[in-house]
Amino acid sequence: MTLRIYNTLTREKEDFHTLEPGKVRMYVCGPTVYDRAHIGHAMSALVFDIVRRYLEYSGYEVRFVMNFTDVDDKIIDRAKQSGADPFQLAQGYIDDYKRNLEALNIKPATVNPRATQEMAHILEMIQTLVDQGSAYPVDGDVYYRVDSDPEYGKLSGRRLESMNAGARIQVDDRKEHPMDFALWKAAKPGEPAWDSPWGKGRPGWHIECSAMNMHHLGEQIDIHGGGNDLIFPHHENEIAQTEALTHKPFATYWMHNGMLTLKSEKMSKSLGNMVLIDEFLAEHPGDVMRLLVLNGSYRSPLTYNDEVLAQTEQAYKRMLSAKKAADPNAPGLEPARAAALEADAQKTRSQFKEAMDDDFNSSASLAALFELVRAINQARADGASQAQLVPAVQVFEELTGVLGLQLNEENTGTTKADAFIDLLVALRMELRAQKLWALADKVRVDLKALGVVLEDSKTGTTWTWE
RNA sequence: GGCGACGUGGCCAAGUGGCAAGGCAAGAGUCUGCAAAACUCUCAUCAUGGGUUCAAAUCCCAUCGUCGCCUCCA
Repeated sequence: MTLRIYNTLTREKEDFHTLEPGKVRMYVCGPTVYDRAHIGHAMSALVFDIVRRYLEYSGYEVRFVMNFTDVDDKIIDRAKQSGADPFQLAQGYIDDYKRNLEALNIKPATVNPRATQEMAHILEMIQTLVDQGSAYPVDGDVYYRVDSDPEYGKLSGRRLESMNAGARIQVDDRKEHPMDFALWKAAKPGEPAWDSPWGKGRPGWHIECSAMNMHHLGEQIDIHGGGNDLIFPHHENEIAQTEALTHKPFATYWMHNGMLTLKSEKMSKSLGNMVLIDEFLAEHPGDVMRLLVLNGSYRSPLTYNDEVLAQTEQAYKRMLSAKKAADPNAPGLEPARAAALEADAQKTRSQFKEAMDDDFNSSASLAALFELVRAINQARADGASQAQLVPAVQVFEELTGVLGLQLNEENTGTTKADAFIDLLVALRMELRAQKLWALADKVRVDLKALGVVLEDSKTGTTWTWE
């Protein structure tokens, strides 16, 4: 079965074909770095990390570019307020963002270009657009001339006439058409500025992505991704600018993730209903955020609230249960039964691929994995030896790895408390041997209050940090 | 006003023409001194109203409702 991807441009799932055999050129719009990142950013980053990982698992070599917008009105405003240098401010948030991505186990991009480091490319593109009549300068600004583009609006399905009628845009008399957008903005005194043929200024928001694409990936790319709030105007404008220059289709597939919603509202900086990535990670493993994303469809809104979070925590613990070791004294399974477990694992792999090939249906792929969890736990409960579990567990780890899940037990690293906890557990064993149940239970309850969970079994007691 | 998405069990959520995945919660049971974990079993006719079809959650129409974009936004 071949991979199929839903393409915003055509509003259909299409078979995936790359421009160059075996190689994928992929660009995802990164953040404007004027503040710390919230879990809506995490969702987007996780979605495209999963796409990228699955493409790599499917045998593609992926060149993955994610930019940082590091010069923009908001950054400048923010810097003014705090008296900081805008470049240092942006750098600080870029460092924060990268740290967040790493904590979420998101693979680093092949390249992280930044608007301020691409100025020559940006200016060159604008100049060409002006020269060929696709853009015009006014008072130090340069605007893209939407009327020069008969296809303008093809991504978002908008028509210039209807948008013109909408009239919720502030009309700037200097613009030929209300929807003309800035490629270059003249600088006000004291703002960061670069020299240009039209005077000192800085690039508009959309042109930097076009320039970075062209520079790092070429005239045409396979996948362009981002949040669905970027479809219009950002991606629409990227297409307009780039295709005006190349006269070729820019990205073959446009992929857009849905918004994370809190109380049925989009989480965003302007609404102020944010949960920062750092805040989330202070309370939960990164895997929980990833599972939250995997549980739904990347194109739909993602429901976020305390209840869903608690459910995902539980689902996460269930995933971990598949990796528990067999009882060392287990009698072992009949060979036929052990073979059946391996067959289940192989079946899971094919179900997993089938699901992911269908526009990255992570929810269905998780369902297949949870069925494997049950099969493994069943086999263990029925007395499988560790050697008999291993083949199935390896498939489980392979596939959860493709999704970027780490599933590390919390207590992998040893702490100074370990020896003391071990001592208490050993003492409790003696209490139990003497049937001093009340005392044994008190040890368990009190340790639980300290975050240590004891589990008794026939062969002994294991403990984990909660 | 324009464009778009969506409405599936208590909650989250797949499925887009042929007996409704999966997770959480809940109930019953196995195991266990108890607990936890694990395992077993139980738990939906798919917003509403029409229509097409041998057959619809799945296609068409209408209604109601929710959300996103149209201004910066992942």
